[in-house]
Amino acid sequence: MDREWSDGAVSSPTISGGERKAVEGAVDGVGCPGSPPSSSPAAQRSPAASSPSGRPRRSAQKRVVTMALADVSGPRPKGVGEGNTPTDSWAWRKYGQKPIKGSPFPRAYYRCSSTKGCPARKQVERSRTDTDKVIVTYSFEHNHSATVPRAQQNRQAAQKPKEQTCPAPEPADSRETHHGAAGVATVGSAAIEVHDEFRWLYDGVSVNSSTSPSDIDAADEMPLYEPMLLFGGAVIDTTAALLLDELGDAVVGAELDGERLAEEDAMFEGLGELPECSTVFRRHAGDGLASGDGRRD
DNA sequence: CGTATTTGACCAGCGC
DNA sequence: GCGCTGGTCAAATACG
Repeated sequence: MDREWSDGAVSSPTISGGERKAVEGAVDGVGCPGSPPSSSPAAQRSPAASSPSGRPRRSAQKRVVTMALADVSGPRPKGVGEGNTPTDSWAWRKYGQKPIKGSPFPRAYYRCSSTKGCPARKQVERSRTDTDKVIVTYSFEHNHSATVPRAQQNRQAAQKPKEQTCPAPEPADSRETHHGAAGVATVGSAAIEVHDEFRWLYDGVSVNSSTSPSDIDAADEMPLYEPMLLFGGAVIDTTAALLLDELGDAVVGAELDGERLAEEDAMFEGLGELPECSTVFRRHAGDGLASGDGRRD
């Protein structure tokens, strides 16, 4: 559990020692979708699982991005529940969701459905410390161009008209490309995709995507996001977080209405107490807060 | 009818 | 060596 973050290194301003084993194989190779951790005995049942990396599990390279929930906020398309379909340049398919020990919020797992075999994956989790923020962990790079999914994007748009209409067609990976990952992706901003996936985080929140998208769109030009988008894997340090916080805060105040807040509030109440340790992202520091058995159900 | 999402179970990795 | 948690897969259900 915490190991995740330990690896993700959201906390560590510098990936350096943050990623430990997870980064071991990722470190600067952050963008090496094709080079998964060699450690994959992967005796999984389906060969399909071996696609990304046989089974990267905790030893996969990850890039953690912290974003303001507001930025990622998006109207819920259908009432299927927490279903969310990230709509960035790539199509993301949710393949799982699990409650994380120590965190009141569940973590959603997404895979790139733009193209078959795309190892790109990402995890979306709401920050325990800052409920206004969401943590997106990207694993592996897309092995295809963002253009492909665009077609699918249309599909999604058609299916979920309510969706935010982020005009900004840039996938976060575009930055990832910087890592030299697959060297494919071209456009994209984590922010964009993010805000779709967080629908489940909001769960029942109606927000005007106007603001978020705008910010996100602007984010593209905003050096403000650059750090986190460029992040190599954990550079989303406090600085970025702070900026996001402010930004997100502003946005939140603008679009978040009482309903949403109330909902979130209720959610927290229902969940009980949150470890509330601002150290959550401080990897090791969070050791204690992990004690809570917030796991499964 | 097709696709996406949701939920549960299983497997593997890591820590103690 | 055992236990715990995270991650992924598979099946079922819902919606478009």
